[in-house]
Amino acid sequence: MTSDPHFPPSDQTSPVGFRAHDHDNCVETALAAAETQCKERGLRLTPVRRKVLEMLLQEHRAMGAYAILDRLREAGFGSQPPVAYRALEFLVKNEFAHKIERLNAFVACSHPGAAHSPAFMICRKCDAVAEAQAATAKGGLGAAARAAGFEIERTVVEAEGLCPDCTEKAQ
Amino acid sequence: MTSDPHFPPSDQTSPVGFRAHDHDNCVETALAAAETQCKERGLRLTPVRRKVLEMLLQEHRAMGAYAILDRLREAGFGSQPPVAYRALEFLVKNEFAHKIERLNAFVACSHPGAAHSPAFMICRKCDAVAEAQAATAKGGLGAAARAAGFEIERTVVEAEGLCPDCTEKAQ
DNA sequence: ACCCTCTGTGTGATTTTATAACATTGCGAG
DNA sequence: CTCGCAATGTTATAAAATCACACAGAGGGT
Repeated sequence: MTSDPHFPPSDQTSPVGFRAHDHDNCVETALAAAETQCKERGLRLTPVRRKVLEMLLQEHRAMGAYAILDRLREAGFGSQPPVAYRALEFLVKNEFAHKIERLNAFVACSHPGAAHSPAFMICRKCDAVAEAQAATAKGGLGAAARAAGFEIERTVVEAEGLCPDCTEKAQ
Repeated sequence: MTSDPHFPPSDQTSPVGFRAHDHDNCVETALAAAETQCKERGLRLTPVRRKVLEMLLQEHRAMGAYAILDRLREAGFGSQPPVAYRALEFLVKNEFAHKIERLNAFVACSHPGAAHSPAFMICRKCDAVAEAQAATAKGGLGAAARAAGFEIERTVVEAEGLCPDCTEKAQ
């Protein structure tokens, strides 16, 4: 599969996130990066884990655990939920992927390796997901937390709305 | 029930959020406010809906739909999931309550009536939840969205960590 | 008063998401 | 080699959410 129907292969250079780009390239690059990272950090990117990451990268949108599981089965891996959930747990824990709480679904990380406190933009129409950096400790939340004496350890920041493509199409 | 074990009845005046406060008073006030609001907006705060809101206010922490359902059953209401989910849907839609995506659970709104784009602080130890205003369109996310041409319609902002009480106890 | 409609409630069944528990495999350290 | 440990496979089950359909009750129009 070279081009994804949802991301017409028009402009190759695009801002991180929405709009088309060279998937094959982006998938390969990211997989290679993940492999390097794992070596460095003493992690094992086993076949199942690698396959799941590849699927998420290929898809470039949020996938549910059971969609992943279906594909794993097709690829000859174990077909019971824990297989998918365990691979996802590994990928999420090590920040090769993220869970989108709002969708109970998962996406590949767009900034592998980079310092992490991700924020997501989720298109409610086409389910595309773009990742940005969350200026987490800034804004009202950080201030409120400090005022209340709350110690933030982790943040979930997800914006739901319309991606550029769907906004255009709606007009 | 006058005081909740998790919120020792120490100081009555406290910043919005964590720490103890007069629950009975806060519940009654909020219920009355909800009733007024509903009248104004032509909404029907039916017995089930009122009961669910009361439970959420009483609890002052995130409750799962099935915990709510159990209590509804005890109170003589219908005992099948849709009963709870429908009441919650009404409360969430009209912003008398919010869903905490991270927990698949619900809390009463702390700022009923106020303009809404809530952010939450969730204690991972005692499950207490405090609500703040999310400066949603500011910070990195708003900027990233504008840059990407993404139209934000709604945001989920949830910080997970330790509340003041649990931080103290941990030391 | 009557009927009509519309919203809300009650119930059973099912789907979707996630985890528990335990057996088995296979790699690496000693 | 073999012990220990991490990863995988599988069965079963739990938890969260929705579908579909029947019924009840409020309120409006006549």
